Amino acid sequence: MPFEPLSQEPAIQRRWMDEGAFRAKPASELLPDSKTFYMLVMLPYPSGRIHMGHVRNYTLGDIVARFRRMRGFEVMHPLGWDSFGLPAENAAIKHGIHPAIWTRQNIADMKAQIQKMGISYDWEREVASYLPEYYKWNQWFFLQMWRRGDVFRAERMVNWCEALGTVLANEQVVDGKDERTGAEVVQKPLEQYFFQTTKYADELLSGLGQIDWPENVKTMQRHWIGKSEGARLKFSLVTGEEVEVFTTRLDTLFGVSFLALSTEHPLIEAVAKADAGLKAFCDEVAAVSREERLTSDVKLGHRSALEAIHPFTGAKIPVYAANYVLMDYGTGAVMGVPAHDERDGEFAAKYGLPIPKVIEGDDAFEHGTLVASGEFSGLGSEAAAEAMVAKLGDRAAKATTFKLKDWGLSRQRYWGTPIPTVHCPDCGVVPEKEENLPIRLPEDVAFAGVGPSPLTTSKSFLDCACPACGKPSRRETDTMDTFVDSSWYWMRYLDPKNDALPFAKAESDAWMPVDLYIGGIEHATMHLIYARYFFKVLRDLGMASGDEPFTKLICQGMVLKDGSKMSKSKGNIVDPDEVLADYGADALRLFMTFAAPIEKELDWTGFEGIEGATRFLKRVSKLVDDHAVTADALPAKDALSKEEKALLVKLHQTIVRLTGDLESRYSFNTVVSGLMELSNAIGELPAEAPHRAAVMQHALERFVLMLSPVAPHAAEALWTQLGGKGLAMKASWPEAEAAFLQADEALVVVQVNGKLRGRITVASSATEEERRAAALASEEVQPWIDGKEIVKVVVPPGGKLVSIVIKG
RNA sequence: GCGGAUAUGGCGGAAUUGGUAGACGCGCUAGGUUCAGGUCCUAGUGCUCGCAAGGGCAUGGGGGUUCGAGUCCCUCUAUCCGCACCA
Repeated sequence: MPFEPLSQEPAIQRRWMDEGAFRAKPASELLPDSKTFYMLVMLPYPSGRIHMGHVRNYTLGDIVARFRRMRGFEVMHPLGWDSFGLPAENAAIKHGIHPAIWTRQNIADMKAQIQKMGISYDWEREVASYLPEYYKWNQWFFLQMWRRGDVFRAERMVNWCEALGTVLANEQVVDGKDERTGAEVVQKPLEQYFFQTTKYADELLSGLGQIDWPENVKTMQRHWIGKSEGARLKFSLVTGEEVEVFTTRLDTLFGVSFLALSTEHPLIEAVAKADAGLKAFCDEVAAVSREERLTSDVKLGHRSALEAIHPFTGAKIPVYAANYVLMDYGTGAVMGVPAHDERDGEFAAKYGLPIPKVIEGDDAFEHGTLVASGEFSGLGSEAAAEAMVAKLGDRAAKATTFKLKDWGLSRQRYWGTPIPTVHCPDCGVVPEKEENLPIRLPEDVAFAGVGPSPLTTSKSFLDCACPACGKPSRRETDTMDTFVDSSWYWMRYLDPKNDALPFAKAESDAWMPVDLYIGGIEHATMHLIYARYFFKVLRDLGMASGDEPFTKLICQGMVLKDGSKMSKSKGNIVDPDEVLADYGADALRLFMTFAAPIEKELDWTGFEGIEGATRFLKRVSKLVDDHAVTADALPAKDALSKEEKALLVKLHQTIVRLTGDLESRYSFNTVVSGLMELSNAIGELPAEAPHRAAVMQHALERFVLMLSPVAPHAAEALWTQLGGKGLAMKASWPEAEAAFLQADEALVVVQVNGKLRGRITVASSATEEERRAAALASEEVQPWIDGKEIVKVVVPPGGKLVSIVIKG
């Protein structure tokens, strides 16, 4: 059968579908001894077109899913749509199309494209977060969390565009202006809803120890959570008020020469009312854009009229407003110790403040011995901090802070999950009743691109009764951050049609935790922290068992074109759909798998690579075409010719290697090179080999099955051609046979003083002593050791090498 | 500024535990088949000295440990990614 992927692939895909080959079993159908494997990929945003990053992600996930099925696992491999968010609303503003229609169409288009790739998803489990059947449960979780006290309301800054009367997302703000209209954007406080993620900060940190994630991702999360231990300390102001600081270096207290407060600190805001200079400084800091604040290293401050009193010396300390102090970390106030903190030092030098040295040691910024610190002089840093906390009494206490912030989930947008609360004139903010869920998004809205959220224009949505007292009330118009949708979606896959609960515990117990999660490195902190947080909440609600949702994580590298990211603006996009139309799914899958290790960037330099993949598939087809299918059994090993034995040794060694690559190493590019090496070896079996048909049958059957996870369509066709029963994808993964794992002869490499000087062949059974003797007797080696004094001969375990050390 | 990573032929990469560096593929060269071309087949392809046999050098640079280093340690350089100045 000639290799014609474009006509063959759709027929094979239909066969898989007709046989329900991708269906995952519900808990009720699993046997007590069933081995399960949950293969999860990050669900796509339905932008309308798939891109090469999707192709890479889904191909790699599919290889694992298909391999695990062949290894006898029950496999869960679903896909869904992260379908709320900004682009749909932008399309509504720009093209006047309703976000729901735009989204539905995009999902249909992308699904068709993904299905052409032959990915083995159980489409019966497909979910889409924009549907009320899904977002109802976001609301339901919100109510459970409200009841547990995990939801609170507080003010936080938002990007406010006065000209539009709209809140903007960070990505809509470029250089401090609205990206679309160029209108000015300022920071403005707004009351919002929060999930109390910080409640789990310690557990989110310690849990990293029990999961098999890449070290760099774990490190990033550790830094993101950012636990630091120190002390809180209250300074009294001359005016009688108090200001609390957090410090990790209480031992440096005698070195304080100023206090630095955030420009948003209440004390600063209060004195700024009567201090025009200070007010101007604070406004200036607030106007600096996010990017600028990030990359700039300039420390700016403004002295306020406030003065603090040193708790031990009684000295008066100036209080500054400073741009490098953040209101949402610690207490929003820092004690400035210029001699022993780099930033404080820079600040003090700039504003001419004293720099008293109070620690003696190798490194000014590390622990040491206290000097010029009154009764604490002579103590070590740690002992001094303890002693100071004790002496300060209720003015100080040991404390721990985290960088991790609570999760602000309010969005002033239409296309998201409505937050299920009501504003009652009497009762205030009241949660909806569970039986009223879902609170649906209304249809009667206008998408103008200006003014407040479109939800505020829907009368049918706004008017409601207070769930507590029944009075006419106003419905909440904030919607949820879409990270809420993506923080539990993998559990909904397990029970997608359940209308009584988000999912049944029996299903989560049967399938969770996810065995392997593959997705982009860009989600290393945000999504993967939210997801871990949400799972812990689900556990505490009694809905799931275990502490961590994803046992193993792999982060794939980006797909680039000529060294830079593929993007519409650069016009360097290679459309997977066009590649599929020209070369077929198997060639694209093979190339994407082969071109680079999974965690590295993959540069799409041209079509040569995918043409190479097509050539390989053609050669493989030809091997099967040229072979006379036989039912003859493989003869005993001793009856085989040397070449036949060599091929079978290569075959069975490859089985061992590829099994390890797919099962434990997750090294996919080497799976393809292993298949290529094996196909080369099969092709080199001499035409006159005595048991050619039987040996070829044995080798080709196993080769085709191992090809199946990567190039499933070709493998399916070739399997049928070889007389294989049923579907290749349902066949068992080949087992390596011990008899063929060892060749009769072994190659031994001989080194003299570390340089390669000879290669000898010995019987595989040769002992270490025999190998040593053969090496020393080897003709190739003689010129190098003749007449020299042999110092020692090393034969490392395995016996693949003999290292001779000579003098001179 | 802080944090994380990477560096191997013309290119993508392999080397799984410190043990034959460059598997496999792309590209290129030569020959053949077909012949309008692509396709397809065969051989070659790290650099360098040599007619050859064979040698020397070589995993970003320098140093170290070792019988033996792409792999471990120190140091320098370059590049990429992330970020919330984290007290």
